[in-house]
Amino acid sequence: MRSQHISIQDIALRAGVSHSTVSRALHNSPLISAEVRERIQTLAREMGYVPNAIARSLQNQRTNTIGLVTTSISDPFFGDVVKGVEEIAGAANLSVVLSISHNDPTQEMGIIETFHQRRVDGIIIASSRMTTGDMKRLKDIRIPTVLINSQSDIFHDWLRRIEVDDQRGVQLAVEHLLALGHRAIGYLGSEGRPRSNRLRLRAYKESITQAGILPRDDWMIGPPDHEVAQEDDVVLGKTLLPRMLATEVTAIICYNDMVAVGALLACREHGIHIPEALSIIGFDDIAMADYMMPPLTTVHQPKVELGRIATQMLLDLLHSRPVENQLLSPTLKVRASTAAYSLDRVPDLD
Amino acid sequence: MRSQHISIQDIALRAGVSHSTVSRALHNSPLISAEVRERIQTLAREMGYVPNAIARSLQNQRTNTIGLVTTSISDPFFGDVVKGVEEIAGAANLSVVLSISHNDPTQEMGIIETFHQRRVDGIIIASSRMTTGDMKRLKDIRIPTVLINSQSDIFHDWLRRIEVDDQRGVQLAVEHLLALGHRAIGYLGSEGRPRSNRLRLRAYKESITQAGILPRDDWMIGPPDHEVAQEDDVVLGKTLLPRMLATEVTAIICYNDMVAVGALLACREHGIHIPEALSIIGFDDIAMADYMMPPLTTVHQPKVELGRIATQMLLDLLHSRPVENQLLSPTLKVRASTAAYSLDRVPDLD
DNA sequence: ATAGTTTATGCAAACGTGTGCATATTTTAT
DNA sequence: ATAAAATATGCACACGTTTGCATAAACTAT
Repeated sequence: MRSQHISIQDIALRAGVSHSTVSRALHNSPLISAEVRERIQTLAREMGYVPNAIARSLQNQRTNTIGLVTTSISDPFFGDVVKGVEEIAGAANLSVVLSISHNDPTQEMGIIETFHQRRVDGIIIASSRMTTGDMKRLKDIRIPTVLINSQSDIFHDWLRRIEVDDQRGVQLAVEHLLALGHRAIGYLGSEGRPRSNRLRLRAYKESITQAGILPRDDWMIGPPDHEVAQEDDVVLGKTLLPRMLATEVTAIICYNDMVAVGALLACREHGIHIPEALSIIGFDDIAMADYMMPPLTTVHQPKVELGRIATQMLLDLLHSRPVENQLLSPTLKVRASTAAYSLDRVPDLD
Repeated sequence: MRSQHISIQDIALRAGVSHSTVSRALHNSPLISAEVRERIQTLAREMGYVPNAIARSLQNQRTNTIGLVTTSISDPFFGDVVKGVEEIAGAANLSVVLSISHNDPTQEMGIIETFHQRRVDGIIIASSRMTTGDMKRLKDIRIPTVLINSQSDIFHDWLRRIEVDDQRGVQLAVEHLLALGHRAIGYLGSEGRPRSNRLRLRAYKESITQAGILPRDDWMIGPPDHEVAQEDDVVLGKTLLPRMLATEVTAIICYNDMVAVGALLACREHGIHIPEALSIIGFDDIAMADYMMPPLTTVHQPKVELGRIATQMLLDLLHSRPVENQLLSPTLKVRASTAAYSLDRVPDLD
């Protein structure tokens, strides 16, 4: 019976009315008599009518769709962000179309163009790496957009941002280590997200300096100069740790948990006991951090919340309510990868 | 200048031609003279024309969109699957709309209905828990669909499936443990994915029996009877491990890596050394498995590949090419959470 | 009874594209 | 020079909705 798709026109024919009447009846319009409305609604059900969202979108100039751009989906950080987005979007009856930029600005922009063609109602971009030119283009496109932890330093009044306070996070980490008695503290950076890395590095230097310590240059280690797009922060941490060991740091702040995990693995290989011989502190507080041995002390980012609020901001934009940029505060999650500094901390190689 | 959206009609007006001509010119139709085509294309560029995918979809009866249903997105397993889907879909110029079912059949069906309204070209469902009734509905809907690791036992010729061979995976695990000298082997199950859990449990029993060992009832432990939708496999493993310890098993096969991680954490708390006192083996081979202490021996599922092939199957369906169901073979990844059985394995509680 | 009001329905345009068919123009062949 | 063929363009409909406006029918008030 149900050959293919039933349209309101088909229903109209069978009901002996015009398709306008069917449309109104299905929308419970008060213009339609109760009797006719009832008849049409049951008829629609019987015929297996399913409204065509595409046709609706064309007419209403709204797709009830938001675009979500992410640099990666295997990264657990973004998994949580996506979860928060999906949660709020779903509750608002918005579909989420997801695309991965692989941390490449060109791909990112390509995705935006696709979203534009699809006429999504709004866009959320996580860890955007757009250039100034891209920004201009995005402005022309005129789609409400929210940036999560944007990696661009340029602020625009027509672009909403939500981010976690990188500076505050590192401050918390440094304070924690200082309180434990550490004086030689290193920073192990990444490059995939240049802005937050830069902010964290700067906060690191400032906090250390403020404590009366002069941060040595070799305490700050970034990825190798050859601009290799390191796929995996874990291998980065693992690779870079030996260089860190060459300095005399007693504690390391890592750009994020994945880097910290890599560092931890390297320590395991080198027989360095954490936290007795070296304190390690991460950033993000991904689920894995709690499962590591030892469990990772880390700066907690409210990841799901980040996605939720970003989506709520977008919803507000769509309803043209006033929206403020947000700066979320991280918190310190003390676990077991940090410990008090002690003098007899010669790594015991077993 | 660029007030809002430019349509081919607007271009037509400015070019002094009909919109049909514009449409054809933009599609490089041979019907249009080279001269006019060139003129219109540059004009379109100048005016900032962006084709309206919605209008196109309505006309072409194709949305170039596929729907992807997942039970969870924070679970790293699905992160990888999504990655594979996104990769192939993106390459084929298909957008992916992602929705989360939270492992709830009702929500899953709701998502399908939304996809139907949106007229997606195809659907991929991971770990589907559809009932027979849902299946009938899905059949009526007539959208090409591929199931990844479906949790339903019902096969249909109009539904394509791709799954990893659960039985083979468990066989590999059991053989490995037997070769290490273990005779008392336990199975720690989950319930979120009932079918694969059942298949794995059955394969466990068969493999053990075939080795001349009678699997004791208390070697097989599942989640508590009260039908609680356990959110987190890790806490499940952590909670259930003590019951396992009460039996005399020397090795445990876990439903998946998350459960194994939970078990590992519990062992840590109870001072049980892995693998000396107890061998633990997981399933999935998520990235985390390699970072654990000790690194987890596990049955590797080709997760990204699962997503890739599923999407390729869907593409083939969309081009009405013949498509066969797929059964992928898992492999064993031996790491350090399993070791030979030795008699002096009294757990040393430090 | 008539004018005015309310109620229920249909008409037609619009959203932006794609395309079969008719037609106007140019080119080729005789 | 004329007919036939090839080339380039426009018309009009289709895809499936929503909605302003016109209108027909029924009801109310004097």
